[in-house]
Amino acid sequence: MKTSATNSIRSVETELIRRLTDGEWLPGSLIPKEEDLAIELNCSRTTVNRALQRLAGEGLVVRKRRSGTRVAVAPDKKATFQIPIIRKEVENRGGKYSHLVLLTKRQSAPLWVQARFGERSPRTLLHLQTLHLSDSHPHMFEDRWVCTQTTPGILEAPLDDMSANEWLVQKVPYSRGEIYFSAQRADATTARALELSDAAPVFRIERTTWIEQSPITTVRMHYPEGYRLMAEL
Amino acid sequence: MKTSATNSIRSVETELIRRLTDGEWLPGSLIPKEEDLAIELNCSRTTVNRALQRLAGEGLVVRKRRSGTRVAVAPDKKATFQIPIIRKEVENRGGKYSHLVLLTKRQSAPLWVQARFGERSPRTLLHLQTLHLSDSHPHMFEDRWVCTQTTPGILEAPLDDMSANEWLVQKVPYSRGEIYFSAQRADATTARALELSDAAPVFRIERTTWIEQSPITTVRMHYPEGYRLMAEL
DNA sequence: CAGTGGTCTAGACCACCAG
DNA sequence: TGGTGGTCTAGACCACTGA
Repeated sequence: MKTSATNSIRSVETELIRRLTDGEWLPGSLIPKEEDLAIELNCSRTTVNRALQRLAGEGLVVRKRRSGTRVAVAPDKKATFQIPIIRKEVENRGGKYSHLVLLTKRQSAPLWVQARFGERSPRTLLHLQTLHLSDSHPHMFEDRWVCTQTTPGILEAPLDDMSANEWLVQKVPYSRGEIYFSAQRADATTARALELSDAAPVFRIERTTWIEQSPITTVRMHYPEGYRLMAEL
Repeated sequence: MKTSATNSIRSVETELIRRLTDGEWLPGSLIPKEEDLAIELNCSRTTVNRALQRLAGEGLVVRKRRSGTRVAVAPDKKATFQIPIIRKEVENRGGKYSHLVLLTKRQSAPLWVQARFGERSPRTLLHLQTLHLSDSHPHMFEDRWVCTQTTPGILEAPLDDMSANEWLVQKVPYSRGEIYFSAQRADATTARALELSDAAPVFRIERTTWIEQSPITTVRMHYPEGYRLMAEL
């Protein structure tokens, strides 16, 4: 099964995936060691190594020193999706983006926000409510709480020109975060903003971000029924 | 700024991330070329190359031939989450898992299924409806369509013992897929299965998977209000 | 068309861990 | 303790693309 043409990581990877999907190598079984594959596929061990590391990263194989590489039994599949700036989300769907700041106020954190941030939660936060529009129709309503300590400059930022969503994405260099998806009944504020009837189903994304151990912001984003978020396996 | 100790991809990556997050390299600016970094960091160009490729994969930098590597302006962050087997999902939340097969029937594909599968959609599919329970309470209702061509054995599988969800995950070695999340009003069937009132909000996950170009299965999973799906940035 | 990243190679040594 | 994957290196050539 030598390949006659030139080899590369991609083609090696493709060939290995073929063997995995064709059932040539069964789940749980040991596959040949890197050195042998390199000889068989007519390339260097480094190339095989990089291909196998990719496959391991995707969860298709499990690698262990000394004992070799095995086909993963029940691969834990991971899905990924992009976190877009809302403006881009609207524009990608062909709409004209605009937004309205409905509330800007320094307030003490409600319980749910404190719970999200944990021990490190500051007492006083900036509370923002923003309606994002597509062609002047409600697209999404966001209820956001921002820690002013970790976001210097936000109090002076022209949030009417650039939404807090976009401002934060551009200013905060790196962070970790948690996201929760759920279906909810719209509360009164959300229903009014999105021009829905009370208790209409809304799609909620809750996102909380930190930089190192310090909380940055937590936000509840509400989309009307009909909105779909796409991810890939 | 030479590092005195031995270097490795990890430490190179760490140092580069430090420069990015400390603002030493500002968004949009050009960073030194691989060769120079290799000299400065006292390692080979290959090592720098691999570290930079990882950072590019994470979206922290943008690389182009000839023009060099730049700090990403507004990093498109990716979120990831695991796709669990429903049984494990229930058990992880401390419930006792069981399931009920409500429907098993070969049927012709409705329009929405054909739309999902595209041109390659077979005419006749296996239609399954399954209710997943946690401690005998409804947890999730799934409406699934399976291509029997690409899933040999499913017609004989004891789906009362092992749900189609679990059976497919274990049997299908590798696949790509699309997932859509949305909030919906429960239809009559879903409402009855989940013991909800009509038009109650439900969280819907639609998942379609293929192996290479051939469709495997498409499924609509419905969770009652209150269910939250977690992902990480 | 020249400079930059993309990739490959052969060889080497190290780290881990099952036999 | 030996076999396997993990990683590093120096050098080479290729592919793309902006000046």
